[in-house]
Amino acid sequence: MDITTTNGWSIIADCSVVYDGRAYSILDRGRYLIIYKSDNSISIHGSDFISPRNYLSNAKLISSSNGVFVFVCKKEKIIITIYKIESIMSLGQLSDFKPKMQRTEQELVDKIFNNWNLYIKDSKVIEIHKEYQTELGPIDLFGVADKTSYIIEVKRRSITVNDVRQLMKYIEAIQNRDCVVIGYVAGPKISKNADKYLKTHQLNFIEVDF
Amino acid sequence: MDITTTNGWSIIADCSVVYDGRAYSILDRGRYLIIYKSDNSISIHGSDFISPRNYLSNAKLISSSNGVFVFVCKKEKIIITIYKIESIMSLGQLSDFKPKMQRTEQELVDKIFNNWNLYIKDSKVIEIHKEYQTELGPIDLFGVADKTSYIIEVKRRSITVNDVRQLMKYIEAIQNRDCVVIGYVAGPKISKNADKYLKTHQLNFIEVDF
DNA sequence: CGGTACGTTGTGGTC
DNA sequence: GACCACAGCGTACCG
Repeated sequence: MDITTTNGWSIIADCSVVYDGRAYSILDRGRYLIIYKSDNSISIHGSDFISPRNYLSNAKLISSSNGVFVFVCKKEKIIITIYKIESIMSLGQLSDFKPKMQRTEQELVDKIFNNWNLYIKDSKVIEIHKEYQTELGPIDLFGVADKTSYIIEVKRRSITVNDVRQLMKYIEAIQNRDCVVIGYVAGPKISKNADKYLKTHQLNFIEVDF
Repeated sequence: MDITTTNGWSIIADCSVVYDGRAYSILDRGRYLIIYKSDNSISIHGSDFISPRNYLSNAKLISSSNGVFVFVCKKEKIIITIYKIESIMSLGQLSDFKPKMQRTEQELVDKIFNNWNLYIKDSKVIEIHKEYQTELGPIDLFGVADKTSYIIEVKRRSITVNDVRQLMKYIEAIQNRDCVVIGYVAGPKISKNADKYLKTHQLNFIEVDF
């Protein structure tokens, strides 16, 4: 099998890697698992971690001589110097199915959307928007009542201080309108620091879970 | 070779995957590349992408019967139903070297630290701190002068609106002190929106590159 | 194409 | 273990 022509492969090789692009890195010579998929993504794996040591999407092999393989994508480059290929496996055609996810942020958004009065008491909203566009980005849930607006930032995981700041950004984006703005972060739980930060800014937490 | 006992392996298999943990997902039956490293991390790869379809760190194989393999880590679980193993490869001992990175945020921080007066004119700082701790998190660079403080948030990539917000958070954290606070984001460039947002909040951009 | 936000973010560091 | 922030974040989506 020739890795310069085969459509998708995986090898174990004694090699070293240089990456040059958004950053620059050198991976010392060693024994790595290299995967080159049929979408031209390449990744170099070491003994541990889910994440590869080095990687490149849309990586076109532009040269290979004396064991030096050069892959490029736009302004990025990976140079693999292969001293020895120990084993080799053709990948053939792998499936392109993607996992069907549940417990996403979208589910929590829908849950609040469909049960608004359960989460926001006495709000008398006229309309509720999902992904309401502002100059500073989209608001997950935006409820409009007479002279009052409700902004909800939803997270599928525990709320952090940064999430509260994301909420504050959206509040800022619609603050110049002639209405009272009430801000909420919603999620399964909230970190201690975020909760403290929330309270100092008179914002609110909605507990919502799957 | 027996994948229930071997220390690290990679297979191509006709299989389906269920993940249950922080979220829940189903990956339809198909042909996938599965990697089980010697650190017990497992990842299931499809035809494309750097990122795996499913994955789990510290995944202990707790049962395998009738082709159903169950891996668990704390409250997370991956169940792989294998209908057929098409090829199999022992990984042996891969290297644990990590890429030595250059062009990191740290480099830019040091560059400003060592050439402070080049980037902040007429500041007359008495002391400069790196990773200065506040209640709301660590400030990349914190310069102290008489009655004036300088806060710099550094990024290795283009500055975004979020980065500006991160800066604002730190300003808030030290705002109650008896001094003027001047805020900066520093990076190779800044997005249009971030620049606009910066200006409306009277903050500043420092161009710093590798 | 840039800009923004989600993600089972992963991973490292600090408290 | 909780929490925080970086990362070549990757990836999707919307302008």
